[in-house]
Amino acid sequence: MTPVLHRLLAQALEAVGAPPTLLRSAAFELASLEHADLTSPVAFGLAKELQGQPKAIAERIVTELKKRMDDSIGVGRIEVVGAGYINITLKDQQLWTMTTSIDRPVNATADAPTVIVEYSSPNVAKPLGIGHIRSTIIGESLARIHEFVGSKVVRLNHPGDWGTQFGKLIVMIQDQWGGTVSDDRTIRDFVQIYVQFHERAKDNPELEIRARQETVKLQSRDAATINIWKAICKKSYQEFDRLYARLGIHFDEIRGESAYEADVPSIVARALESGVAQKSEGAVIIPMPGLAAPMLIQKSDGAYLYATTDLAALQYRINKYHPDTILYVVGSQQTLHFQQLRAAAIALGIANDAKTQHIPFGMLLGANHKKLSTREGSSIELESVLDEAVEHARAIIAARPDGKEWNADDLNATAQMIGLGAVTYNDLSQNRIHDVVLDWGRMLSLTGNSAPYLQYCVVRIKSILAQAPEIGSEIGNPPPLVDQEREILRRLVRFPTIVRLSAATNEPHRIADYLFDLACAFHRFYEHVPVLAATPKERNLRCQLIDRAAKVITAGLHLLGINVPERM
RNA sequence: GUCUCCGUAGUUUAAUGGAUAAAACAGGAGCCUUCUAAGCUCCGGAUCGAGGUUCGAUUCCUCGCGGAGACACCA
Repeated sequence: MTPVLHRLLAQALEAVGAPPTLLRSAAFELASLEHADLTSPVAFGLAKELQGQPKAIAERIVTELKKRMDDSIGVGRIEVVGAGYINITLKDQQLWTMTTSIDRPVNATADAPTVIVEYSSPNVAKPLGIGHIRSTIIGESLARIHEFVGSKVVRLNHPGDWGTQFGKLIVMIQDQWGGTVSDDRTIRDFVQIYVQFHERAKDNPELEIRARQETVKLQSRDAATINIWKAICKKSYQEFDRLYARLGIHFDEIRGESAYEADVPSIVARALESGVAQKSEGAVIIPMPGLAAPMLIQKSDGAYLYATTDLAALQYRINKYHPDTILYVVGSQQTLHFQQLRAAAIALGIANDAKTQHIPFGMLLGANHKKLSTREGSSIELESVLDEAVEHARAIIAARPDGKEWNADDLNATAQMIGLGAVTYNDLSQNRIHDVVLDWGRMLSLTGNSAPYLQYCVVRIKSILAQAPEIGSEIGNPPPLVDQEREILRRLVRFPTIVRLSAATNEPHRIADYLFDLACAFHRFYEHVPVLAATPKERNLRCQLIDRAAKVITAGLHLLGINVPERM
C-alpha cells in the first residue's frame, strides 16, 4: 500500500504548489509508535517555500489527500498533529492483511546485487579469541540481513595463514616436537610454543635468525617446511570449524592469505609500471595524498605485506564473483588501511569507488577498559566464553520448577541456544561502532533486553498454539481489535522496513531493538488478553495473531544468528 | 604532534534533522486456584562545555574538554 500512498502524497503536494524536486522524494515514514503508523513532516520544509504556517500547509495537503483516497486504501485516519505532522493511522483490516506472511524474505532475482561479506578472518595457530567474536557475529548477521532483502550474498573468510610467525612456530616444532605435528596437538599447544619461543629468544638470539630462515624456506616452498605449515593450518581449521558449526556459520569460501602469494608480484610490478607506485627508502609505496601515510606494498627486503595481499584478494574476488559491494567486517583500528585499499584499488583500476566498504566496529575491552592482548595472556578464548554462557543457561534451566523433567539431550540443546543467543545478542544489540567492555554479568544476562527474553516470547506462543490445534481458518475481516492486539500488529507491519534500514546502514542492532519492542508488546498482550479461554472467534484471531508474531521474532532472531528452542 | 572514531540517567545502551529524549540493569513496592513469573504493573534519575546553521539539533558545522584508535617496512 505504501507505493500508492506515496503517489497520492506526490499528487497532493503538486496540488498545493510544492516544487517538483519535492514530489519525487515524497514519502511517508514510520511514525513514532506513540503517535501514529505513518507520518510525513513534509509541511515543515514546505512552509518556507510557500511562505505559510506548517500547520496550515499540512491541512491543505491533507484535504488534497482525502479527495484522492477511498475506503479501499486502508487508511483509517489521516490528520494534522502538533506543529504540522501529517499522521496516518491504518485500519485494523489493513494491518491484518499486511501482516500475512510478513516474516518472509525477499527472493533474490536474477538481477539482484551480489554482496560479498568478508568476516571472522582468524589467525591460524591462534585460538579464535574473544576479539574475533565481533567480526564473526556481526559479519554473519550482515550476511543474513542482506540475503533477507534479496541480495546474493557470498560469505568469505580470509584467515591469516602466512607470515613471519610461522618461522618461529616451525623452529619450535623442530626443537620440541621432532619436526612433526601429531594429531592430538591443539591450538593451545601452538600458542604455548609461540610464547616459549619469545622467552627463549631473549637469551638465544640465534633463534630469531633460524626463524627468519624458516620463513624464507616456507616462502620458497621447501617441502619439509611446507608440510609442517600445512599441519599447523589443518589443526587450526579443525578447531575453527567446530566453533563455526556451533554458531551456525558456513562460509562459501575460506581462502587464506597464502593463496594470494603468487598473484602479489604482478600487482606490485603493474603498480610500478603504471606509475601508481614508486620506490621510496628501498621499499615500494603507493602515495596517498590526503591520508596520513602512503600504502606500503613491498618491504625494502623484498617481502610483501598485508596490504599487497588484500589488493590481490580484491582482484581475485572481483574476477570470480563480480560483486556489487564488498563488505569488510574488520575492527575500526584498520580504518586507515581500508581507506588506502580503496584508493589503491581505484588507482590500479581493480575496483571502482563504490565497491569496497569497510564495516568498522569497536574493540572489545577488558574490565579495566584496556585492550585484551594475547601476549599478556589476558586474552579469552571464544570457546570458553560460549561454554560459560551455556553452563550458566543450563544451571538456570535446571533450577526452574520443571527443571527435573528435562532429558539430557533437550537440556543440552536448549542451553546451547539460550547461552549462545545471550552472548550473540549482547553484541548485536549495541551499535557496532562503540567499544564493548567485557561484562560477564551483562553478557550472560537472561532477563530484560536479552536474547532469552525474545526466545521466551516465542516459547510462550508455541505453548499456547500447541494447546489450540484446531485453529487455522482464514479471517477475512477481523473483529474490532483490543489495544494489545493492535499494538502487536502495528509493530509487525514494520518488520520489512526495519530490515531494509538495517541492511542499508549495515547495523544489526536496529533489528535487535525492534524485536525487543515487539516482544514487549507481546508480553503485555499475554498478561492481559486471554487466548485459549476467549470466545471461538477471538481465539481464532488471537492464535493467528500470535503465530505471526512468533514467526517475525523467529525470523528476526535468525537474522541475528540466534535460534529459538521449543521450550525453556 | 597530525588524523579518525566515540562522549546520553548510578551502569550498559536506543533515538532516517522532527513530536513529552526511549529502554534494560541496579534499587523500592505490588502481581502466580486463569495460556510457562526467563514475565507483568507502578516509583525517581540524563544529552561533556561554548558558539553556529535550521521552523526544529542527541543528530550537522566550528572551537574546547575527556576517552579510544591509527599514523610506511606486523597482520
